[in-house]
Amino acid sequence: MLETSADAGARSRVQREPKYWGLKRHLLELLRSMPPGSPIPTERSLAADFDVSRTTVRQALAELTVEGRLLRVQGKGTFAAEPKVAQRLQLSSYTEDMRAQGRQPSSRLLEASEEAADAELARWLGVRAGAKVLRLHRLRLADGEPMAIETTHLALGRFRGLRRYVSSGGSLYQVLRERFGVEMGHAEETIETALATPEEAELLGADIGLPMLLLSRHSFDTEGNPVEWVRSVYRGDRYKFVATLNRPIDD
Amino acid sequence: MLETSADAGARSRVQREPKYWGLKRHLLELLRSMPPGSPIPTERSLAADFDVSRTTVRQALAELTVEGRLLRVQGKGTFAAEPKVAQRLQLSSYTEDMRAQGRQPSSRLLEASEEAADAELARWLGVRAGAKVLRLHRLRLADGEPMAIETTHLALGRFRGLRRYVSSGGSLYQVLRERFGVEMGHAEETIETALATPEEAELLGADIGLPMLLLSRHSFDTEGNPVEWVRSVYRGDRYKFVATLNRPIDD
DNA sequence: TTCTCGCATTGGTCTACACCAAATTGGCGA
DNA sequence: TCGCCAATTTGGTGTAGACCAATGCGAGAA
Repeated sequence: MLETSADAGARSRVQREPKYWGLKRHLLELLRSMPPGSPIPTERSLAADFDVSRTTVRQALAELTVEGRLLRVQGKGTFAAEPKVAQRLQLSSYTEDMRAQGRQPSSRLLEASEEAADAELARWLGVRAGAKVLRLHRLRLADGEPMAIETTHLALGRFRGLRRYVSSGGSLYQVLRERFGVEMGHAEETIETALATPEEAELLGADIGLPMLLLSRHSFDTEGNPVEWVRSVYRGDRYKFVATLNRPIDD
Repeated sequence: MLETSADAGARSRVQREPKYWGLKRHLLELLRSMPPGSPIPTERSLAADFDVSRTTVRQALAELTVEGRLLRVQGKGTFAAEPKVAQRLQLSSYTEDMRAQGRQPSSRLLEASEEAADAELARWLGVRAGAKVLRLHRLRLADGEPMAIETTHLALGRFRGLRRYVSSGGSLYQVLRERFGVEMGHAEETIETALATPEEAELLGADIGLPMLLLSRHSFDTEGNPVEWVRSVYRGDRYKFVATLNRPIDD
């Protein structure tokens, strides 16, 4: 299918962005410089300031609310939300889980690129900010069906030539073990909810804004050195995590 | 504050229900009798059939979409969504988790009532359908702040007089241990996303429709007999679950 | 002083309409 | 027959405006 407009010559190639997207970005920027609980401008004043209808403002606010960034109270106003609180738990790996369900797990490498680590990622991986990192973008499948998107980051300084080994196919963990002598010791994982980005939605065959289960993993080798940082996104409307507790609950 | 209208004489005491709620209920009913992938009527025809504006129809459809009940595709239509798929994991208890974070866990008993078990609940608890069960509705707190709503079901036939012991305060698990000699052996838990019901939202100080983390627990005693079935709801915008993996991940 | 009422403010619901964008359909022409 | 394109259908974005519902505050009454 070809474009019906806006494709003549040097015209911008991106589709026209909805107005509420821009408003949403502006509000996210505003929220970054704001302590939790602070009030943001009212719907009506935002509509006036940005010269859009109140309906459009409400669409942006609704999405930010569902993302947990805003708290709305009728008669009072809209406020920056509190940050998340953590709760401990334990879980197992993707491949194990799929096999346990009698499904055939597989992966498709979407992208393998080199990036410079920002401050946060550098801290996760135990390197200096700006250090080269390998970013692996993989689609996780079970019986050929897309189940999750996994983005893995590893420090290239520690694993020279890793990109080449990985690009030729095969398991990342197997490469780390056989080529670099690195065995995974333990990992920290978190599960939370998030909304699908447009890219994630397309890859998983979901809709933008659908709630997702977001699983983050920070893995360490047997000596306790950080090895990888992973972010996985599952369709929240189709998947759930199941656990078995073996110790008594002490309530 | 008193009502400004609709309070004369025998008028209904409930607030006027938004139109899109009724439409939503109707669509949920429709979905129950529909295989996944079936198309539902178009926005415009629903608007005509129910004599509401298309905007109102879209609000109902948007919420059902975010709840994972519908799949919307531009240019094609709106369809009944696929059911969920499970994934194994492991985790620990609420009280442990809060203590590990240096928070003071506590509970507030909201309600303790007797009910007849429906078919599903009877299966969970290993009793016949219609058997008396105790339903405990508790608000979980940490440092006095509401963190979750927990609804526990136990078979009364096995734990006679339990309601009296529980109503007088104290830990449920302690009562089961000391009065009935029941120790928890293992449990199965699931984590998924769900939207807040109005009651849950009010108790947790959240908004209706906000995505929640829904944790279900099915506990067994040391002999393997089912003891309780629990459903806990956490604010998805404020909480996340954290786990520690101790075995290597085999990818 | 204290309570209460009413008003202003703010988010929530709803309408009617217009136009855009993606997917499908079907007919027309090569 | 095949390919293309134009109309149709369906969901997506946006407007302007109306009224409802919860909140908070200030003025006036008790």
